[in-house]
Amino acid sequence: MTDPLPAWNRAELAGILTNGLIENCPVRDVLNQVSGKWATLLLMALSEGPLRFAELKRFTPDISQRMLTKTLRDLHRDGYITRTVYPTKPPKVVYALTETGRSFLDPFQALVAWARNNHAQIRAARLSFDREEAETLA
Amino acid sequence: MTDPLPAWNRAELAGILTNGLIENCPVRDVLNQVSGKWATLLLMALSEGPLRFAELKRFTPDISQRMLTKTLRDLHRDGYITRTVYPTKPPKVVYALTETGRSFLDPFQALVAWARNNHAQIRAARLSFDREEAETLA
DNA sequence: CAGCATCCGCTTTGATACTG
DNA sequence: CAGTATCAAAGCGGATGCTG
Repeated sequence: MTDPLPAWNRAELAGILTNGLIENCPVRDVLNQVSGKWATLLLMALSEGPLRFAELKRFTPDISQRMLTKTLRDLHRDGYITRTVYPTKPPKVVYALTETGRSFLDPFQALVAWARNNHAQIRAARLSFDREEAETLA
Repeated sequence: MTDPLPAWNRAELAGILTNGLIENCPVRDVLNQVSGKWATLLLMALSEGPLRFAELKRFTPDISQRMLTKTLRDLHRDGYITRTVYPTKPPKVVYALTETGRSFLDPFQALVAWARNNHAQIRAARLSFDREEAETLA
């Protein structure tokens, strides 16, 4: 627990994460897309199997149609999901995880688990911080 | 690799991730804070040991002073880092990871590794997508 | 059903100038 | 040195109305 963290040395860290500036960072380039408000939610929704557009909409009731379309398009563009159109009438479009999308969920799920496990503690820290701040101001 | 994903069933997923609506989701509550543009960068910078304000600024040259202050404050508030003030003249403020901050980096680093490993493939998917799109339009 | 186009507000970020 | 305060810019996301 007090052991020194996994050794990224500073130079390597700077190289990997920013390539000098944050704009040219490959890690950012990837994570920026999935760090949106809805992307991970949709990927997790698809983790049990393919879903249609309207099914995804029902799954996340508070997403707007605009954002659902846009997020699915971005995920498709980056290769996280496939998009299959059945030109029936009315049309039917099915989304499904690719192998890339599937493999992403593995490390991401670890982060979700961490967040769930640490939520209470973080909320406590926030409360404590805000309380002390209020005291100082008084 | 084709094995069915770790089984979150749909109901549990909806409960954990959104509690009905995305606003009351504890996981989001946690991840929103660290999904900012600079938070993870600063946490990683601190992974090798405490740093002063100006040192962190030098570490990420393209961050503005405003964002550095704000991000550090948020990380402190949520208990990821400590902030120690030495009331010398001129003042000296040292930031360091807490145990929470340290433990966060573990799952997060796995995600960074995934991003690095899959960056090339994702860029390729993007190119392919954009090329096909251009064809369709033509 | 599964989108696209437009407009519009809010939040996030950045630039700049000033302070204990 | 380590901030705070103010203002302006940009981007994300939502609401609405319209199509094949």
